Amino acid sequence: MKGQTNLSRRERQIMDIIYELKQATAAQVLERLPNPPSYSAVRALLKVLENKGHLCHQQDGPRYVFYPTLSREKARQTALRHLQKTFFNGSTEEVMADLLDISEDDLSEEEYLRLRALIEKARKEGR
Amino acid sequence: MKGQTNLSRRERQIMDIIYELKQATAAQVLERLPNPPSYSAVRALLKVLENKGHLCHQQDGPRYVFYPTLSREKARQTALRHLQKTFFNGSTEEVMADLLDISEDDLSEEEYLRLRALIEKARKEGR
DNA sequence: AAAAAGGTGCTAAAATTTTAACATGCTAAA
DNA sequence: TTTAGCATGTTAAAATTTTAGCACCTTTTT
Repeated sequence: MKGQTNLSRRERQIMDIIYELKQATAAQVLERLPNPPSYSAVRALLKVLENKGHLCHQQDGPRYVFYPTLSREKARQTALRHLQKTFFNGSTEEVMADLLDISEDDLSEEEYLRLRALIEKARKEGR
Repeated sequence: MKGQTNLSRRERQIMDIIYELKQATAAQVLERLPNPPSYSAVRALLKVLENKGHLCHQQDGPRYVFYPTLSREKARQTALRHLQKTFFNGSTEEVMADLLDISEDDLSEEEYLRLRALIEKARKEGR
């Protein structure tokens, strides 16, 4: 029911990790947590997040594998919108300029082609 | 010294508000805070953020105007990188696809032109 | 079969975060 | 000038967050 702005610091860190990995066990989360607390603490947090409805788990042999309740697609749209609003005056162009800026060195000629294609596709669909 | 992942819930909410507004008074922050606490509480938080080095203030007549220590440009690059890593497998294309998706309805023909131009510009500079 | 390894659940203490209350100073209006 | 309004600083209580410890269960190894 509540958005990601209502997550505590640790809760947010954990959700980020799980979204990045798509799914994770307590041990995997612990590995990536900055200033990692005890294993036990991580499990407690995971349970809290599950109770709040942000995570669910499936049993995989002896251990639990946690994954987000809200689909990655929904979550990332929301996150991107929030970023756009917070840091980019809601502007699509400004986001794209920065995106290209931070990606520049990694992009091949083919990738530029694909990026252009994405714009064309959106342009057609947008009409 | 520490990144935004170390901010508490309220601290993060406040930083977001101030980044969006570019600068803000305690009253402005209070107005936009979800489940707003007392005015006094907001001021205490602002002082904490200032002590931690995330904000500074200038006096504007009787009141303080707070603004971020880290430039908006740096902050937003960091935030965008983090988003890309967390939700988009680090992929530029995936971010762009979603960005176009959430913007689609608002984009005019001219804006598509400018978006294409941004790509060309990056392509040239990237070589 | 017993022991070790590695998992979970629960609980309560510790630490941090969040909050309101109160004291103080400055400015503007009565 | 005196009062009301609005700002800040400081402090300590309240609430939440974060943590570790212990008990227990299951699997694997010896």
